[in-house]
Amino acid sequence: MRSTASVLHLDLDAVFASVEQRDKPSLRGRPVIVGGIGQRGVVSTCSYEARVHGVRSAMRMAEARARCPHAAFLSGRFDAYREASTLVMRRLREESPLVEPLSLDEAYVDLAAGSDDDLSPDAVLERVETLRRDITEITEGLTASVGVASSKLMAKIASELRKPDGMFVVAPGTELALLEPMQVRAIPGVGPATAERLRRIGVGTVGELRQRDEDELVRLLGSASGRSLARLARADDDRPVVAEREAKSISVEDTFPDDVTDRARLEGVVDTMARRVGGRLRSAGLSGRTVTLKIRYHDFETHTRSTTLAGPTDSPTLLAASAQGLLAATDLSGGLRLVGVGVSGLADWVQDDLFAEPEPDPDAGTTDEPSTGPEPAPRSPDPGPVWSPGADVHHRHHGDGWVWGAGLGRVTVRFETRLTGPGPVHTFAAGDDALTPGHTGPTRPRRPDELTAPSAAERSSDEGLGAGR
DNA sequence: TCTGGGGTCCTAGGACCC
DNA sequence: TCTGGGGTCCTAGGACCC
Repeated sequence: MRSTASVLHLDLDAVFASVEQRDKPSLRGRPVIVGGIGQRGVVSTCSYEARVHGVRSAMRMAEARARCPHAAFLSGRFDAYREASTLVMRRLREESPLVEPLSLDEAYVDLAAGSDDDLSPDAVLERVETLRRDITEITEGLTASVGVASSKLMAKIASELRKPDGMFVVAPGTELALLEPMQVRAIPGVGPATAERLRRIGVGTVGELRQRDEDELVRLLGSASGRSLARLARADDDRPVVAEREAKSISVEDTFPDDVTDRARLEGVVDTMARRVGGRLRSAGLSGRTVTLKIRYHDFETHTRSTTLAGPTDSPTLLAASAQGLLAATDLSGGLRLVGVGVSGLADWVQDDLFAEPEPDPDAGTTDEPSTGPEPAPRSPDPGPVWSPGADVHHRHHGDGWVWGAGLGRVTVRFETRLTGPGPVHTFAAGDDALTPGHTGPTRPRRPDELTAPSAAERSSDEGLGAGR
């Protein structure tokens, strides 16, 4: 916690709905609800006119329709929202070089970063007034709520208190008095589950929370949450504003209008999703190691399965093959309402020496990628991998070792390779027990029986590359 | 009429290593 | 020689946020 109110939190008011009202004058003054329009849709954002009728974010669309039948229901134009967001973030960066966007409509700004500006309450107040006016002007009508305080916690709470279209500068020294009577849910990070646990031990307000010692909260909520909550209840928050936060995962998911049991159809969906994730990785210049398949059954029970590859990849084909392998091991009885594909373990480099393009396409003709088919590799000097039609595993010579891309599910994998330089062509076929996803080895490709039982000497020499894990 | 999609962070258990 | 302790990686799930 600082001695000056120099952490600013800005929140654009109901951006999605506001952009729609701005662009379509007929919607002004009317309830506008943006979200999933289908049977299983939920409300993403709604205008304040709709909130009067009890419509809320994350509410089922059917319920929103029942509460507010005369509203305009829209599915959203994300490019327009992003454009508005970009203008706002640009304006915030004029305020300070240290801007931390949290989403399209929210950001922290460190007013104390690298400037010798006047941070007295009066000066800050004036600055924020100008900022809010400018934002409305450059976005042609959007409004923002702003809180400024000595910490992220208090700045966020302050902007929340003055929504919509307001501002609040919390004078340093008054934080505890402001916090004391509030419900614990006002603290960002305290959701329904945590609030219920606290309620059961007789804690409803932040003041009551502050009476409890840290050890008790740690026992109740775990180490990280307990410790952080004990501090936040005392307005003790020194989290810095961080400008550049790197993405940790990229994912795509979809809820079907009706539950799906047809495996072939799911395979098609998963393939498309994995390729879309790969495309997003690629355009972001990223690659990832862990592929996750997410499924949700008809009864909303949700599971994830993941596999970690030997090295990061951005290859749509490899991602699709990995996700497909995970799907193959999944029970579909009862039907799925959702599937999703994600990648984590992101690196900002691409291991193209391992998985270089062009790639053969095992699903030639059924995908959106141009199919070149397996290319016969030149014999020397380094022929690279040779693919068999239908291969589910790929590998490349890398340094002193061989890296296997993926060994998947119950399918029989068939692959062939040539050793570097002139030499015989080795062809192998193997079942799933012969290869594990991401298998790495420092030696030549081995026959299936060798792969399943590497010698002790081999195992120890494999250490550096993590073979056989 | 049951409950979106894109994320982040945390926890816990098991494998494995030293 | 019946049993350790720490650290890391991986997988799965849960809470939470906008």
